[in-house]
Amino acid sequence: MERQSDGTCIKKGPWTAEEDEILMNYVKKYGPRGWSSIRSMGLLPRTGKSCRLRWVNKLRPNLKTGCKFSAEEERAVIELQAEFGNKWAKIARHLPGRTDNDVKNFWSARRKRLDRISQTQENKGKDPVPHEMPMVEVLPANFVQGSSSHEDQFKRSLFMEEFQMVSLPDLIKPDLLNLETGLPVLDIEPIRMIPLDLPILPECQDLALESFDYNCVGMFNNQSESKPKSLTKIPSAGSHAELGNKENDAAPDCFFDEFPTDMFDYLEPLPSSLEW
DNA sequence: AATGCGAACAACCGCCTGCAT
DNA sequence: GATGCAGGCGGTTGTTCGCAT
Repeated sequence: MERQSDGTCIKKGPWTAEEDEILMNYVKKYGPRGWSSIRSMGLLPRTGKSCRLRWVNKLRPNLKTGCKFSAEEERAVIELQAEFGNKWAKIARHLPGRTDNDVKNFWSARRKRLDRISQTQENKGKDPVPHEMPMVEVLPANFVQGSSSHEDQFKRSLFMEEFQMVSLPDLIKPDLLNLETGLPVLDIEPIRMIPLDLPILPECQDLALESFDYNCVGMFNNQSESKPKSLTKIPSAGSHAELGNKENDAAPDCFFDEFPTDMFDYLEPLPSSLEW
């Protein structure tokens, strides 16, 4: 408890279940506003700011608490950060169930990771770019998935033609690791990565490539068997507003765990599809 | 089992903005 | 227009947890 000049006390630190309940009841009754009156009414010895923050970050309905960022959410954050900068609240508005605090924490964790990688590489006096990065396939942004209309099939066939194999080191610019200026700025045309040799998702069966050039993937993870067993696909990031609204996200958390954790960190902005 | 370390999360602080007076 | 206040936001710090050694 911290005593104020007016004699009242302000409580700081972790919230208790009882406090949460009181706050929830207040919001139910009065709505998420007038935070300062919570204290003036004697309901809680917390500042209005603290109450608001607790509501926004923990008590608000439909929050994805305790749930790691999906691959799609990670991508969206990276794209939106490139577009808006550190406007976490703005970015969070595109990610249903995520708060600005979530996004901020995610980003700073990512940044620390990058810092450490950079530091490690500098200490080793090596090229900061890892040489054994897996090859990924970069798909055009206008790819339409999950529909079987003639138009969509046509678009899909176009997409297959545009489909490119790109090795990650080819996408890397040395200055992307310049941590002085922050993180790599991804000029994001939404892109999709298809890691090879991962379990294929049922909804993606029809995306398997019949004419796939398996010779292209021999270097992938130095695996002896270069032919991919399957293809896995991350759903389109085209509409960020839809993120997280799907019941079964096609990119479960465990899926992303299969990736090198810093995979996105090494991506260079792609030329627009017009230049392909 | 103890310890160290990194990641994730929770909460606070200070600044800024918008609005009412 | 000046002032005060509430709320919003970004940065930062503290705490907890899980994992490796």
